[in-house]
Amino acid sequence: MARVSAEERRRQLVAAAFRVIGRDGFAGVTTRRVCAEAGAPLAAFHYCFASKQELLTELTTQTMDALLSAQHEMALRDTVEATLRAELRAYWKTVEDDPNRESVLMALTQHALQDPSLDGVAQRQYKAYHATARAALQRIATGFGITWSMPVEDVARMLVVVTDGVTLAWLVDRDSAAARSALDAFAAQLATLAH
Amino acid sequence: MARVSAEERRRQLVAAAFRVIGRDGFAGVTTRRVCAEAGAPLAAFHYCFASKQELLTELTTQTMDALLSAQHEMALRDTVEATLRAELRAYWKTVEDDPNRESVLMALTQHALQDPSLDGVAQRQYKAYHATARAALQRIATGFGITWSMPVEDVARMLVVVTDGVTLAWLVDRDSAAARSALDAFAAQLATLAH
DNA sequence: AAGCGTCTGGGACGTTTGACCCACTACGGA
DNA sequence: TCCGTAGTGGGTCAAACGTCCCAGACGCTT
Repeated sequence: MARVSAEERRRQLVAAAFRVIGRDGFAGVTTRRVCAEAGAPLAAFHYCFASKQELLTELTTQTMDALLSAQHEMALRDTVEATLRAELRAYWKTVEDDPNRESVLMALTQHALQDPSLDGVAQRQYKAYHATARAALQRIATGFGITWSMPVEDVARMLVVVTDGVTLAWLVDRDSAAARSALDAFAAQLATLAH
Repeated sequence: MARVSAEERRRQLVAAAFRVIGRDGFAGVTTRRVCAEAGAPLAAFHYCFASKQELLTELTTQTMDALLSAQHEMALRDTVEATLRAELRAYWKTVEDDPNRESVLMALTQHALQDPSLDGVAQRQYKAYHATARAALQRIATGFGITWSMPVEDVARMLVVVTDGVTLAWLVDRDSAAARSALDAFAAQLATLAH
């Protein structure tokens, strides 16, 4: 078997765990299965990670970092509505590009809510979501010289609610057309909050 | 220990499993823990259920039946917006009355998406959600003599997206005030779809 | 009061899990 | 070319798991 650096092994194991979660769910993540998926010897696991928990934590932070660094430059369109719609469609593109990631993220949130050793992870995750949404809304406000008719935190929460809700529904019924039209409709609705 | 009929034991074990899921998550459901929670001897488990899977299936169907039979009578208010707001607030009351149930329902959905032996369960769950929302919207339409500016299925989906999204966010940050104001805001927004 | 089917109590089984250990080997810097 | 470190291989461990078993205790019927 090829010898691989510990750092590279960590990456391989995290990537393998990600795939396992997508396939078998969070409960299916065992040290043996992850190692098999990664093509790594079982001993590599506790050589690279102090515990399974550490792998899970690393996976969470990596996934969230990837999520946040995937922030694209938001282009202002002709109108607030067009910009919001473009924003939501851009989000949706990331979902369709890698449906598995959302599946894992949802499982991650669910699991973080239940596992005391991951306490605060889900909270940080949503704080990041809200902060991202707030930043986007503020850029829209200054770009178009408008103000939101509600506190920007509240509009941000609505934005997150919409993306989350649409994603969750889609994970169940996989109706992409319905998801897209729902996002467009919400874009039009939220745009009416701009004055 | 009190002697209990097998039928009553089944009920006790299902109820106990429900509590365990709320506390420890789906992965925390073990035969021993459920029996301990129910105050039942371990032997009662396989005396009442052929397998753990049978308990899980029974729990799922029972929970969904309870959900659907809990449909309340919708009262029409002065305006479409007031009615929608009252509807959403009524939903929210059920969440705050028993936060654990939503926690379990969310875990159930998540688990049903991953466990092949529960295939179709999540889909049925969401079909029921959408049907309920559609029925409510149609009653509003006839009651106020209005039509929705989008297909009622699409508005129904938006309604489900909103309740789901708000609930999910609340399960994470437990910010009841934010949840309520988001629901009110969405009620106002969705009311603008009535013509 | 006797008999019988229902339920309990405690133990036991084989498997899987996370974690650990240590002799061994490959690789890269001296 | 040698040597020390980094990584491997295979095995072991205790705990927890689902499932099963069976002697015995209970309570209803007759």
